[in-house]
Amino acid sequence: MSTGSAASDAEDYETCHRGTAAPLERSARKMTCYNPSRYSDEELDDDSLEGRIKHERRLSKAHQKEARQSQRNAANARERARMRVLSKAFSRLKTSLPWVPADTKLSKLDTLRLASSYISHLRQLLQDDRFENRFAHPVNLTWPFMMTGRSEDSPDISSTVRLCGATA
DNA sequence: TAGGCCATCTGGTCCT
DNA sequence: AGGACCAGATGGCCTA
Repeated sequence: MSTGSAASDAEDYETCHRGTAAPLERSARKMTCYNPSRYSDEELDDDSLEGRIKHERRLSKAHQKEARQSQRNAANARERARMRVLSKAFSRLKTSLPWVPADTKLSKLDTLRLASSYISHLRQLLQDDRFENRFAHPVNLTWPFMMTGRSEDSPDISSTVRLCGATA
């Protein structure tokens, strides 16, 4: 279930669960379904209404169950999409790490650790640079994730680059 | 075969 | 109410 497309996974899941649950539901219906031919006329007068009510209650419960299940399936699909975005972000983070060959297998945890150490390294470089030439660094990093570029080419403060927030 | 990693499902919680 | 986010559980795949 872990491989293959998300859509086919969802289909696999649905067919799998229908396959196991359906026989049980069928047998349950067989046990409890309202059957008027089993009752005498007298009993029918009293029970047919009650039976019909019970039957409709069962139907509406079944519909509720179906609705819940379809909501759950939709939530699962959203969750899969969300996790795909997360994985893509990890992949992008990995490719932005220098001295890590593109074909290197890196776990998410390793990616985070390397990225963290790389950031520390860059911060150290910035600090050293600041001490050396006493000029403000042209790159100004601000929270949240905004980079304001100040260079000869684009002195305009409006040239703001958003570093994140775009879906993958 | 055990352990690590990953994708997915699921129920709970928070937010809009 | 519905969606986003989160953490735990589960099962599959891969490697030492």
